[in-house]
Amino acid sequence: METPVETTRERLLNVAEQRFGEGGYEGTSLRAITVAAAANIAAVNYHFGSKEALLRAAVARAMAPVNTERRRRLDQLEAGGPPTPEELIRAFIEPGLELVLRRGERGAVVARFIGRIAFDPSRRIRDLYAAESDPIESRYLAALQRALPQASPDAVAFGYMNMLGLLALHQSQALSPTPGAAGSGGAVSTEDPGKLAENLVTFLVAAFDRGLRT
Amino acid sequence: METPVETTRERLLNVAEQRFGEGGYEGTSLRAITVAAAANIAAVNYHFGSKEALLRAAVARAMAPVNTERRRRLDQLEAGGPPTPEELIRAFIEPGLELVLRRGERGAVVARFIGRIAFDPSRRIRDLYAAESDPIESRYLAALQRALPQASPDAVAFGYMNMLGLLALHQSQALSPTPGAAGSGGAVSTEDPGKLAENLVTFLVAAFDRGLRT
DNA sequence: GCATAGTTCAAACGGTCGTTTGAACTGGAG
DNA sequence: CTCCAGTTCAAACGACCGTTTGAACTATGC
Repeated sequence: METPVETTRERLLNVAEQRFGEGGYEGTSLRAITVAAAANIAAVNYHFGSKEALLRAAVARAMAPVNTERRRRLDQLEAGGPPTPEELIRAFIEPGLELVLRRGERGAVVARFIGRIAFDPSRRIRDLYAAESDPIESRYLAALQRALPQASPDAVAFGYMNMLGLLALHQSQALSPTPGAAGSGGAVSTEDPGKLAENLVTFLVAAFDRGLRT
Repeated sequence: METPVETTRERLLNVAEQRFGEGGYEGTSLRAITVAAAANIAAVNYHFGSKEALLRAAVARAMAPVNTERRRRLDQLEAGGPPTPEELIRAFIEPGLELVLRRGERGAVVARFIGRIAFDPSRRIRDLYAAESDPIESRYLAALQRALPQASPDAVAFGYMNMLGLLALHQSQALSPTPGAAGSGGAVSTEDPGKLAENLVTFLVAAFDRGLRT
C-alpha cells in the first residue's frame, strides 16, 4: 500500500478545521495553524489567498458530503409519496450527525468545526456557513410546509430555524457541560452519535407535530 | 430631575456588552470599547483589572436580574402544588426573553450579549456564563425531573440543554437569516418578544411532553 | 545539460493587541 | 491652604497579528 502523502494544502485544511473548531475564527491565529500543520506561514496565502479564504475552503470541504447526502435523501423522499415531518427531519439531522460523527475521532472534529462556524459571533463568518447550505434550505422549507399544511409559513420557518440551531449546538458539542460544573456529571448526549441523532429526531418530531402554533 | 451621570465604569460595561455581543470576545478590542465609551484604555485595567475581568463583570451584571426573576418564579411555583413542565419551561424562558427584550433597544443589546457569550467558541468564555447560572441549574433539573417522572435523568438533562441552547440562540438573534439570503425574507421571530417567547414555550412544551424517550 | 512552473522558505512589513507606567488632574477632609 | 485618595491621561511596552517579499528548492519536460 503506497503511503498517501498529505499535501500541504490538505494538512492546512485538516488543522484549520480542528483549530477553528476549538477557538473560533478570531481566536485562532494562522501561525498556530501553520505550526501544527508543519507548514510555512506563507503557504496559507499561497494556497488560499487569505485567512478568511482558508476558512471558506475548509467550510466548503466539510459541508460538501453533508449537502450531498441531504440532497440525495430529499430526492429519494420526494420520489415516493409526500414525506412525513419525521422523514424530513431525519433527512436533515442524520446527515449532519451520523455522516460526520460515525467515522471516529476525525468526524467529531469536523462536526465541531461546522457547528461552531454556523454560530460564530461575527456575522460575516456565519454567512460563510449559510452560503454553503443556501440552495438546499428553501427545498427543506417548501417540503416542510407541504408536510405541515396547517402551520403558517412563519411557524414552519421558526421550526426549521430551531432544528438548524439545535443540530449546530450538538455538532459543536457546546451543550456538554463543564467537567467540573455543579450540574449533571457530563455525558448528556456524548455517548453514542446514533443515539444522539435518535434523541434529537424524537425531540424535534414532537415539537414540530404539536409545537407549531398558528 | 437631576442628571444621572454615568460613571466611567458604567459606560465601559454598557459599551462592553454591546460590542462583545456584536463581535464576540476575541473579535472585540479594548480600544474599540474605550473609544466608544469615551474612556481611556487604562480605565479598563483600573476599574476591572483585565479584558476578561471586564467581560466577567458585564456577564454578572447582565445575568443578575434574569437569575433573580428565575429564582423568584421557582420559589413561587414550588410554594404551590407540584409544577407542570409548562410552568417550569415558562419560568425559565420568559425571564430570559421578556425581562430583557421588553425594555426597548437596550434590552435587545443585553439579550444578544448573553446569548453570544453563552456559546462563545472559547470554552473559557462559555464557562464565565455557566458560572453565573450555575446554582440555579440544578434546581431546574430537579424540578423538571419531578414533573417528568417517566423520563430518565439523561433525557431530562437532554431536554434542559436543548431548552437552554434554543433560548440562547434566540437571545443572540443568530437565527435571523441574512437579509439578502435565498431563504425566508427575514422576520422569522423578530416581530414581538412576547410572541417569540410564546412560540418558543409552545415548541418546547411539545418537545418535553412527547419528545423525551427513555 | 538547461529551462521552467510549482512550491517552500526565512525574514521582514506595518499594524493592532492587552497591559503597564508615571505623571496630571479632581474634589473633599483636615 | 495643604494633603491625599481616587481617577484619568498620554505614552510607551513587548508580543502577536495577517500579509508580503524575494530568494531557494523541487520536479518535470525538453
